[in-house]
Amino acid sequence: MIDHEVQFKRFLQKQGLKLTPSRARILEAAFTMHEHFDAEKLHDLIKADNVSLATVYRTLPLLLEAGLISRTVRIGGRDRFEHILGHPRHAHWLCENCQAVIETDLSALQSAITKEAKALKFDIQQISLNITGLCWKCKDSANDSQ
Amino acid sequence: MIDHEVQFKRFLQKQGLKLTPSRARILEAAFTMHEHFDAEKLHDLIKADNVSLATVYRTLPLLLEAGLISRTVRIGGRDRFEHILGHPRHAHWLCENCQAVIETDLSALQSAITKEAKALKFDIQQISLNITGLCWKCKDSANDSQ
DNA sequence: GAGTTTGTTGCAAATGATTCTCAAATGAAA
DNA sequence: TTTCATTTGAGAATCATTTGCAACAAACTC
Ligand SMILES: [Mn+2]
Ligand SMILES: [Mn+2]
Ligand SMILES: [Zn+2]
Ligand SMILES: [Zn+2]
Repeated sequence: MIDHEVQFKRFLQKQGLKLTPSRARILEAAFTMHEHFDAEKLHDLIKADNVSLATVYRTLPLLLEAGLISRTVRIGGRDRFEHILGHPRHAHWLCENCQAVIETDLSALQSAITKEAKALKFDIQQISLNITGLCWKCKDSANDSQ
Repeated sequence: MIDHEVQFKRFLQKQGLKLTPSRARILEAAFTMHEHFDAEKLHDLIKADNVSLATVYRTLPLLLEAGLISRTVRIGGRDRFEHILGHPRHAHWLCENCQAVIETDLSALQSAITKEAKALKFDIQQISLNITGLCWKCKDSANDSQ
């Protein structure tokens, strides 16, 4: 069994839940995908295996709680996610114009955040640093059209 | 005319739009409110003046673009906002359990972010640092119930 | 000023992501 | 095998947000 599957099973058992075929398939798909994904995109990948979209929506919160995926950016009214295990934390820069998503390292900020968390006695589950604006391409074309 | 009204008017004119009574009323309400608000909460405040919820929804993106408000945390499927002018940037810590929102200073991180933006040639509109987890109250009660 | 263009608004209807209902299926345990 | 809680697919329901539209209004044009 793969690393993330072990972790998910352990999490589920702790809650009295089972690692069912559907849940295993959803987990696998989430880790197959190496880009951001939303519920529907993930479902597209596995609907051939008779896994319903409802179950995808039911499983996503479990994966979040288990710390296996994180919510990244909300685009077009849809929540997007990415898998975490083995990926360092990063910030998301979202271009309002072309909707490009750029990722940068977060480790520089992490220590400052952890320190603050200690002071607040806050138990961190997810850190999300999102910066919106215009990417260099769109900033330039904005200048051109003026 | 108040500071934020001048700024909004200037922004609108630049886009060939007008500072109408409805828009002015919405802006005013956004700056009257000294907590986070969602579209409906803002509308409650001004519906007596015959401003429709649709117009609130139409105006919110304008205020965002004008840099007068920012999107903060999404709770219960609703987007929340806060006014910006005169308020220093801050991070939002959201308790998953009691949904409390704690705010902390962001200025320590700001310089690191600005520096990164320069490197990326990214034109920043909004910075949003959201941290989810358990506040100290809920962390404690989780221990109790075990 | 009358007519024209362009942006605005309230209202009601539409949209669409997410959640819920429910009856059938599954599965661990006894 | 019987039991009993959990899970699931399918479809219906929910509900924040968006949109179409007809009436308005201010700004121009002549
Ligand atoms: Mn990412
Ligand atoms: Mn705030
Ligand atoms: Zn761009
Ligand atoms: Zn709490």
